[in-house]
Amino acid sequence: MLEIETDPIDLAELQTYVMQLLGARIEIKPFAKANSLPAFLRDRYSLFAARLLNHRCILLIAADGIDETPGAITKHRALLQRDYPDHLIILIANRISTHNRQRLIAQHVPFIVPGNQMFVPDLAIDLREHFRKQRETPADKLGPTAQLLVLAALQDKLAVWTPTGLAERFDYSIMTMSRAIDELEAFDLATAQVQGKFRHFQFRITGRRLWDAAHPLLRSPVRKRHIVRHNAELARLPLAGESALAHWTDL
DNA sequence: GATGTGACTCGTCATGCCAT
DNA sequence: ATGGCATGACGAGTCACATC
Repeated sequence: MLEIETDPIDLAELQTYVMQLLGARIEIKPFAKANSLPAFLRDRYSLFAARLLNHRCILLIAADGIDETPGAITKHRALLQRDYPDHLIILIANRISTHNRQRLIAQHVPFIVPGNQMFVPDLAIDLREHFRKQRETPADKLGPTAQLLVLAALQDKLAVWTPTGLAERFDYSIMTMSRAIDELEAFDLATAQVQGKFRHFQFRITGRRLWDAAHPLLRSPVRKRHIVRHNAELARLPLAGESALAHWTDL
């Protein structure tokens, strides 16, 4: 299946991308003759008429929730091409995987991924190996760095509240701290305010309420369990879990 | 078992924005 | 104009999982 995001295609972004790449404006308007097309095509795609560098084009945008294989798209495109032989028929998608990109190219299907890729042999080719990441929906758990901030806050060890200060405090990069704050905001645990060039964040809640809210979002630091034989080498490793608790506290 | 693919995590670089 | 901060884009390293 072709991975087409359900996010609507941003036609303005498409226009900007084409302008940057070709130095020419692409004029886009709804495809007036859409009603004369077979129903299964109208159901599957939004169609737009466009004009670019004196070429008449039909832009094919997959409808929400429609996942077609490159082979099916090739057939649909061939149907349109039969009726409109003088038009360039171009698939528009927000994202195309490497594998499907190769299949589309192999089948000579022109496509544009706004801001990222263009394969229209009659006009231009712009293929990059690195693709725009899909806008992440928040994961179901906090990342390690965000988790660190929660635990530090619970222990009153957060003396600074900016990405830069936190990066120095915990020996992470500023970028990593910035992303951790993004995560805490996404989970509604914290708010961040930009004051001048500083971004200050604070937890919405503290203490027990913060722990209760964050607890379901925490992940275990235990990745795997192995059974090992006790030996002298092992005795020099740091204690963990209940052993550490028994050693370092009165519990 | 080897290989390919994708997810995850974090670092680096470039750039835009803001304060001075 | 300059310097510092925040952030987007991209790359590296690692791991898990699927497939052959």
